[in-house]
Amino acid sequence: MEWVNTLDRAAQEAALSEIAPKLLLEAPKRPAERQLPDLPKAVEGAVVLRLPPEPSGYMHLGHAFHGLVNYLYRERYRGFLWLRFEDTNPKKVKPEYYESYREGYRWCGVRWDAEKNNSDDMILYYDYARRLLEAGHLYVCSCSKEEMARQRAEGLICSHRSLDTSWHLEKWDAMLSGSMSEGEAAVRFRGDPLSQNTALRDPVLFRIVDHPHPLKGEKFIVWPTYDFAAAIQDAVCGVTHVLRTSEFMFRDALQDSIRERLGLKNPVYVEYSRFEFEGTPLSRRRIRELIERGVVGGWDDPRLGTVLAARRRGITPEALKEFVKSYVALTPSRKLYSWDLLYAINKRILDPKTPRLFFTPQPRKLIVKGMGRKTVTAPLHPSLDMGSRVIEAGETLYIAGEDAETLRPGDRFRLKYLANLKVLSLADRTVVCEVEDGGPEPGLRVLQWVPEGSRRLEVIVPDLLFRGEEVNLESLRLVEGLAEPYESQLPLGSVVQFERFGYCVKDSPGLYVFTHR
RNA sequence: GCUCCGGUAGUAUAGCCCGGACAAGUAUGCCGGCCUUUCGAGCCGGAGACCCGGGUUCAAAUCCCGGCCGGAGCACCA
Repeated sequence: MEWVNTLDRAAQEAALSEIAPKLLLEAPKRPAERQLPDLPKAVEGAVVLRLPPEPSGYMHLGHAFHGLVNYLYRERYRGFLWLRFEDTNPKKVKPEYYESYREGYRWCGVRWDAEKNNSDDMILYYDYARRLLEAGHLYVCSCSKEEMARQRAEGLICSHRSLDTSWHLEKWDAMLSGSMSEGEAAVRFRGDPLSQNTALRDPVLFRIVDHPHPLKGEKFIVWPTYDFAAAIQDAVCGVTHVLRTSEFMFRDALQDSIRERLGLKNPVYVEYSRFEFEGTPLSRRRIRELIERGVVGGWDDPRLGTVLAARRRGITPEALKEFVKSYVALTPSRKLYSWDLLYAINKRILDPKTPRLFFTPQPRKLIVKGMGRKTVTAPLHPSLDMGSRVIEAGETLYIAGEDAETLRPGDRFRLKYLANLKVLSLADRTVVCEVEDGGPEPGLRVLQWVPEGSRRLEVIVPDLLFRGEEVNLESLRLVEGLAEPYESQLPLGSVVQFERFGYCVKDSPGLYVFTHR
C-alpha cells in the first residue's frame, strides 16, 4: 500500500489497468445520492402536505428544512403542498412576517401549490363550533385561568361541564356578540379530565382575544386556538400527511378527536425531533432575547441560524436542499448538526462558480527591488474558465501580515502569477526583496499579494455564538486587509474566494462576511 | 414532579419493524500521501461507533426486561 502511494496518479492508473481494468471503469465519483425515506401510506399523486408557519418572527434553518422536506416529498409523490399561515393569535402575528416566510421559502427553492391563512375560515370554525356545542362536545366555561389550570392539573371536572346545552349556546352567542371581555369565558373541549395526556383534559378551543388582527382587523373577537384551527384546516385542506416536530406529539390525539366528532378524516403523522445546529440557538424567543440584549446585531447577524443570516453568509439554497437529502433523518432522536456538514456541501456548490481573488489580511509592505511596472493577467478560477483579471504591479506591494512574519532574509518564495523573490531584509515592518528569474517551481512557497492602491476592506468572521451554555464573546471577529482592485467591480451579494483565506460574501462596499474556508 | 419518546465513530446518517451475508456502510471532521503557481478543489490511504447490565435464541446493533443518559410535553402560544 505504501508503495502504491508513492506512485503518482498516472502510474497508479497504469498499474491498475493491467491487473484489474474493471475497477477503473466503475467507481462512481460520489456515492449514490441519498434520499428521504418513503412516507408511510403514501400514494403517488394523492399526497397532500402542508407548511404551517406562524407569522410571528423570521424563518430559521429549522423552518427551511421543514419546508424542504415537505417540498421534496411533494416532488417525489407528485403531491400537493399548502402554505398555510397559522395566524389565529392576533397578539402574536405581525403583518411583515407573512411575506418574510414566502420570501424565505422561495429562496430555499420551495414551491407550493396553494396558499391560505387559518384566519380566512373564521365563519367555518364558528359553524363547526356550534355543531359541536349542540352535540355536547364543547362547553363554555367561565372559570378563571388559574382555576382552569388547577382543574386540568388535578384532573378535576369543571362545574360548567354539566350545564344545559342551551346555557352554553347562549354564552357562545354572547361571546361572539362581543358582550364578554377577554378572560371572561372560553370554549372547552369535552375530553377526558383524567387522561394521562394532559392535552385531552378539556383544553380551550376558543377564547376571546380583544386585539386587532393584522389581516382581519377588528372583525372577530373570538379566536380558535391552535388545536382547533389546525385540526379543521388539515381536514379542509385534505392533508394526508402531517410532517412536524415531536413537540406536537401530544396534540395528535386531541386533533384526531376533534375531527372524529365532526366526521372529518385524520391524516398520517410523521413526527421527528427538531433540527438544531451546534452553538446556534434557533428558537425565535431566544433570538429575540439576544437581539434585545444587544448580544447580536439583528435577525441577520451572521452568527444566527436564521434564513436571513444564512443568506447573508453565502449559504446556498442548493446546499440546504442537499443537506436535507443527505443528513436529515425524520427520526425522534436528538439532532445537533455540526456546521461542518453544511459547509462541506456548500463549498462543493460554491467552488465551481466562485472567482478567486487576492486578499491580504493585516497587510505588510513589500518592496521589490529592481522590478519596474509589470502587468499580470491572472485567471479567476484555477481549473474552470471563468476569465481573468489584470493586476498592475509595481515596486511596492503588500502581502499578508501572517506570511510576512514567517519570512527571513535569504528566504525564497513566489508571488503568485508575478515573480520569484528573495528576501533581502526585514526592517520597519517592511519586507525588502529582489527579483529572481524563473517561474513556478515545485516546492517553492507561493504567496498572494496586492498592488499599491488596493482597497482596504473588512471581513466579518463569525464563529459559534455559544460555547455550551455560555455566549461566546469572541464569536465576531473583524479582519481587515487589502483586496486587489478587481474587487471593486463585484456586485453586492457576490461570493468570492479570497485565496488561502476563505469564501466571503460582499455585504456592502468595503465589507465582507466570511462564509467558510 | 408526572407523562411520553429516544440512545450506531467528534458530528450527521444507513442498518433495527421482518435476528444470520454487519469482524457494521456512507458523508463530514481528523491524520498521512499524491496532485496543485491557494493552506482551495480533486484523488489515494488510515484511525474512529452499535450507552450499560441481564434475558430469549444455534445466532442480537436488530427482540424482551432493568438501569443510566438525553430530549419533548404538562398555556385562554403555536
